Amino acid sequence: MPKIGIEPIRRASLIKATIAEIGDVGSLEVTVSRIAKRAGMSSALAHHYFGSKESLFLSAMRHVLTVYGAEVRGALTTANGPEDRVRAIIRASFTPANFRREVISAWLNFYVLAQTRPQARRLLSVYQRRMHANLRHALRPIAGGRHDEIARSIAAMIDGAYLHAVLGPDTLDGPRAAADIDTYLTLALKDR
Amino acid sequence: MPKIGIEPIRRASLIKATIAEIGDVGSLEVTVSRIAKRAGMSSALAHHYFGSKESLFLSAMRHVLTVYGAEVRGALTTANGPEDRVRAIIRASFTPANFRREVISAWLNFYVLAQTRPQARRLLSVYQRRMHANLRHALRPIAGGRHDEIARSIAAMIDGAYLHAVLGPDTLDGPRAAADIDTYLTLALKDR
DNA sequence: TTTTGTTGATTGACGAGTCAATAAACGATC
DNA sequence: GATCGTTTATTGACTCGTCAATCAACAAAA
Repeated sequence: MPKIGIEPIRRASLIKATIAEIGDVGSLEVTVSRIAKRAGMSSALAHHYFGSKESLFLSAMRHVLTVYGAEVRGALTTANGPEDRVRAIIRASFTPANFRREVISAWLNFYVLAQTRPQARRLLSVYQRRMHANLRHALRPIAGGRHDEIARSIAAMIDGAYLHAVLGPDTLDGPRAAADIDTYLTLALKDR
Repeated sequence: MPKIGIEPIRRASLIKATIAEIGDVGSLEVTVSRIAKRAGMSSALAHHYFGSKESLFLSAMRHVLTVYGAEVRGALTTANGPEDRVRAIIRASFTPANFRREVISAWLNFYVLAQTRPQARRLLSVYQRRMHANLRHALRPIAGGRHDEIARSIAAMIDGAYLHAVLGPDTLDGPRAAADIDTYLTLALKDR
């Protein structure tokens, strides 16, 4: 039965199943068994590849972060000028690949974990720093000294929009959230 | 040992201990035993008063919400005019009583729970609706038709600021977060 | 003696992680 | 091109710990 060179495929299935399962259950109280079953294998195999539940989840988040990072980089390369760069970052945050219920649910649980687990916290810090650096860098030439405050505000609005997306009454509305943030940016830049 | 009329005191201690314990552990993986020990009693007594762990946590969140609601109402009564009412709501969100690590941690976990537990979701909806109604009502006379968008943006910024507070690199800075949101409001109203 | 408060001990369930065993492919050697 | 040891893949069964919830029993008020 064993097929060789299957490791990367297994890992990918497990990561995908982890996100999906967290989306269903809504918390980290998912069992390794269920994740493994969903990915079509035994829980022992999941442990074989990832060592522990936490490490599996961290790998899943690393994957989410990678996808997100790629999306941001992609959007940045096609942007003209600083302002457009900021809008590109905003846009990338609401792309269908990132702005999905299961993924947002994973984010939420990642935040919870980051409160106490150093590994999760480190990973989150890397992401936060990169996001902040991107925003600041794009804003510096156009924000007249207020780049820091504006970067903070945009970051807060993005995170807030994510929260409202999973928990708000209405169905997820990425475009509208992005539009609200765009409007804020226009306002912030107009005010000189 | 039993003292009569002690029920409300026990309940209050348990609620307080629940928040504190969640602040320490960072997640809902707190045990009833630890909460009870912290409150100076056996876990059986905690079950006696609250029935279940989930119900204990929901009561704790109801308490947090009550305190917050009172703070908002208090701030609103001393406000002059619509714009000041909006600022009062913002201010109330960053009051020392609400903007504390343990309380924010409880909020975060409450969000997680609200994804799947109807009771938690209902409770959250009540809070969200009230917040939105307050903001809209204060904004309508001054926002020139953009009250809905501005209310959404402020709500998102508040939630985002909460997230960053527990997880950001710097220590909690309520006043600065409030100031950023205030600045946004000024901008949004100036642009008419 | 009924109500209220209180606990230690117990139950019952569940789940992470380990392990021994099995099997297929690989590759080296004759 | 058969033989054999090595690596990789795979699982069922098991261990071990944890914890929510229950219960029987006890203590003090009223």
